[in-house]
Amino acid sequence: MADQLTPNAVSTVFFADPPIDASTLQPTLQILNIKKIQAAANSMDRYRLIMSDGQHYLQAMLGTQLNNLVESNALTKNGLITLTSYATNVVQGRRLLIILGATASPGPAERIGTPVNVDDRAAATETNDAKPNPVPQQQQQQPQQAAPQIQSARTVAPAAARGGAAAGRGGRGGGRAGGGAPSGPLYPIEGLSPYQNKWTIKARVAHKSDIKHYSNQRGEGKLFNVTLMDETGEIRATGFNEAVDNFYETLQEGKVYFLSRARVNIAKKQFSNVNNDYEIMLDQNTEIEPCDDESVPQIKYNFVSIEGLANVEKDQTCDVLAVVKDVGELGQITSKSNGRPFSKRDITLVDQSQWSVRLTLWGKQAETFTAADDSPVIAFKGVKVGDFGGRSLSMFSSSTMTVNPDIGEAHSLRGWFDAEGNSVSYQNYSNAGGAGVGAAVTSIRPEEMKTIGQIKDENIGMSDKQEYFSTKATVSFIKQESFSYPACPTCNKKVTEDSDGWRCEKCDAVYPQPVHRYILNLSVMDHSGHIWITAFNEAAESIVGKTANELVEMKEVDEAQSAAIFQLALGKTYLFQCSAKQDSYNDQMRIRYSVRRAAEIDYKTEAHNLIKLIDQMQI
DNA sequence: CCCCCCCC
Repeated sequence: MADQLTPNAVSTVFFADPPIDASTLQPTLQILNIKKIQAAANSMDRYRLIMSDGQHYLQAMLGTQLNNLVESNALTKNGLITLTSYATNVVQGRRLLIILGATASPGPAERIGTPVNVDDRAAATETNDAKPNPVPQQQQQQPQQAAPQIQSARTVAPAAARGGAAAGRGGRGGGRAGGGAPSGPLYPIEGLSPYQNKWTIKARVAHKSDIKHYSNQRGEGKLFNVTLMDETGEIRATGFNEAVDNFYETLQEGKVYFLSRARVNIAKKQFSNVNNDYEIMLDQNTEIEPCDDESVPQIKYNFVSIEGLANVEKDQTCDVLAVVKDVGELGQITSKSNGRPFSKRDITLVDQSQWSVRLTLWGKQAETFTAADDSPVIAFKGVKVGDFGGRSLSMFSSSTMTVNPDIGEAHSLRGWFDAEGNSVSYQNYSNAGGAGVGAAVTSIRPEEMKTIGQIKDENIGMSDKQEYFSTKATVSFIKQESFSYPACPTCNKKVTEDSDGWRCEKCDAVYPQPVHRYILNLSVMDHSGHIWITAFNEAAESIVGKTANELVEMKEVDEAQSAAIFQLALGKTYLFQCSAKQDSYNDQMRIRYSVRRAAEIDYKTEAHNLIKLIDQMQI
């Protein structure tokens, strides 16, 4: 078993000077331990691995992009790992390995050999957290002292990237004769921490904010933020005052830069959606140089379909690729929190899920958004999911909006929309407000649709709490004997007639006339069976086509006429949105089905849904 | 050193 491990790999990687990377050695090691690092709010989990070559062990941080290897149990204690991409950093005077790429393979049941810690200094601080008290490290990292020891952390991915980096940095150096000390080795963003001050990152500006002016007790100022990204992660950088003057124009969204000599601080996670425990502060020493190398990754999207927004929690952020179907008017609202006015504009987005959703733009973006006629495809990154009317979207200041992005999904969405999306009728998250996803019949999710046979077979309503379902069914019978009750005009409770008029116990009032409200019992059926359901006032009105008041009066005057009205209501098919609940009746448990809404079938939408169901069938 | 992300 021991021969599966790469001999001496741990000390080779740990002590190599200059550092080596996966182009030199791709060691296979045994995992002795995997520990989840307590994640700060809003940040991803991190994993620390202890890995052995049979003689020595060392610890390493797993890049968050590899978290799934742990979470899927591909990497396990005693299992084997082959490092295909990695970098080393010095943190707190210790060499730390960051794993950027790895493959897993099964290992023995037991630890191989009796490996010892590769580094005594590491052993002495073994129990420390990965984020130690910064004070001693600051001391350890005195430039003169630390400079010779700082180990170059290289991103090891494409060779072209390294070549480009070297060329770019060489060029920068040449342009700065006598312009200060070298700014340190190229680091992956993931390797940045407050405990190093000599580093350079090569990163793409994923997002640049507007310049913000502020004024508080400390005085006035201005600032801007950028979100920087490379293949290992993202980080937010902020510049205040003179840094705005120095760098705001230089940094262009989408472009790649070398950045060095900036401070790295602990991020205040509650104020940022950027996935990093740290953030960069640009100051007067900061050096930023453009880089022509395009190998740093483009902004990565993780698109959620509009239909899929139903499964995204409120207040989460997500990425959406959609066609702008409609652009609303520019509006003005007043913030409840600070009384300040804000411009807003709602736009309607659609995609191939054949759902539509509203997205709100704010401020300048709302004022300048003019893509009205040509239904552009827009990629949104980091938009906030709200639950207004079921689901809604809202831009954060950190959200990005890229019109007609040059990515495959965008081209295929464009093609689909021009060919057929134009004429599709979209299911919309209803604007009814507050009732939640699926409140309106137009926004029933396919999984809520049941045949009557399914409602019975699946015992919908047999659980303790109320359940909801929707069904497409036809009215086959309506009970005419008692279809309504006399209700209080104020509170809708049942009223009783006495010598003074109609008395409401709840309101302790007497009214000359009640308002009749429906409790309509009807039998509905489809190909799989029939059930009795109860429709209350509004739903019943839409089925009968008359108010209960009208029908009560009609029945008193001419029962044949009211019977004819009921007759007309038979044989019609609706999309019923129902609730089901247990109920005891004469000591017998039964399920009562109530109609929350009955909507006429929109055959166009219905046809699309059926096609979708057919597509899902495994033939 | 900002830090609001708003309204129906």
